[in-house]
Amino acid sequence: MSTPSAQRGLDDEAAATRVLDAADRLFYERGVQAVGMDDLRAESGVSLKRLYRLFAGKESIVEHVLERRHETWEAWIAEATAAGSPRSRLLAIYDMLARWFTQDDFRGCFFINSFGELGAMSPRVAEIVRAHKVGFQTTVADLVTAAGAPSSLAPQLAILAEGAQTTAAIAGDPEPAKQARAAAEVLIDHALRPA
Amino acid sequence: MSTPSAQRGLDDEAAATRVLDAADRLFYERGVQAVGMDDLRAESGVSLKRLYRLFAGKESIVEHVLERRHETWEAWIAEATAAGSPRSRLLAIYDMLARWFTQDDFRGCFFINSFGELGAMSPRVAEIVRAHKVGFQTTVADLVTAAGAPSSLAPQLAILAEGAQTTAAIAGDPEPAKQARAAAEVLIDHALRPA
DNA sequence: TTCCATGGAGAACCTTCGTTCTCCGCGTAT
DNA sequence: ATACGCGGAGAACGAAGGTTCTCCATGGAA
Repeated sequence: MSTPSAQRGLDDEAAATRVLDAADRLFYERGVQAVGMDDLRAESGVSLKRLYRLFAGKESIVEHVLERRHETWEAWIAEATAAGSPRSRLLAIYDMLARWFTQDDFRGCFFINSFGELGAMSPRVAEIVRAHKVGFQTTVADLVTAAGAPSSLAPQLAILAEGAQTTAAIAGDPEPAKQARAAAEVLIDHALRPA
Repeated sequence: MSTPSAQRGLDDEAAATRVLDAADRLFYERGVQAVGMDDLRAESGVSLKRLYRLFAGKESIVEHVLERRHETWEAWIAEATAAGSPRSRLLAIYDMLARWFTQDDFRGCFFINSFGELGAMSPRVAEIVRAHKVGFQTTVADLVTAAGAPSSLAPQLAILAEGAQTTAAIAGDPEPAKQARAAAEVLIDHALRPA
């Protein structure tokens, strides 16, 4: 009925990966709307025809890129918070941010950028971004609970992380990661101080 | 030589204001690229011809809107921090944010949104946004100095304000203003504690 | 070798958008 | 009243972009 699809399927998967790699890079670097489908074709080496066979359209590519970034982010968080006391695992989040901010292609949080650019017109994008941020807040809340601190600490630490990302992106300076970490230390220690 | 320009000039100024009011509303609500010049014409009631006599082009309108927003923001800050002790004037910033976040048209910080959407492709926009944020950080730094706290406190408080804005925008929830305020209180009091 | 299906290159299509131009009505000065 | 010129409505224009289509080369099967 259909093509053997063993080799075909593998090729398609590899092509889709190349498209998403290219889209991730270009969308993050220039903004989504500044990147055309032809830019994606040129950067990925995947023909337009195949591109449209693999994805329903540009919007679908945007959603896939966001979902992939979400998984990458979760892996970063998991790796950063893998070991140590709850307190040090919370602080490790800011160390992870510090490393990220010094990458020369750092342009802020892709989710925040996409939300600003597309969130108002694309409910789907807004929803993915929202879910991503909820996930992060949940992770932080779990660590805060593990540390034995009151749950009101969690949103404060999350706000510090968000603020560090936008501040570092706009200023083009990685310092906010360290400043946020220092603030987080004070907040955590204050929260752990016996009432 | 030229037209009397008394009545003419006034009309142009009023028309320009109406254009910028409309642009501010629509750009903030939908994002800059989602708004066409014809939308601006329809919303402002100013004809395309006049619009292009008043402004060099869309990019110029974007820049004017950003500059106007910057002035509005500075006025908000000045009003919020007009009276009280340095400590309470710092905290008043988060109270101002709390009021802003509850407005039903709240969609986050226009500067952060614009930076994410256009910053990569428009150096002019990036520069205006950067200058705006530098201005805010300077204001906070002055208040921190007046409070007698170490200058390292200032970026921490600014990061909390930035994070509250993006978190509130994405979650669609005004709570982050209060959470940031609570965190700011802890940080300020910690910084003022005698070494 | 010959036929056919597959997929790539890139032209074509259609819409949108920024910008400019044309045409017309109206108010004014003489 | 009439000629003039400003300004508005909206058509026109050119570029860009998302999507689809045409044509051709290639490679495997009979």
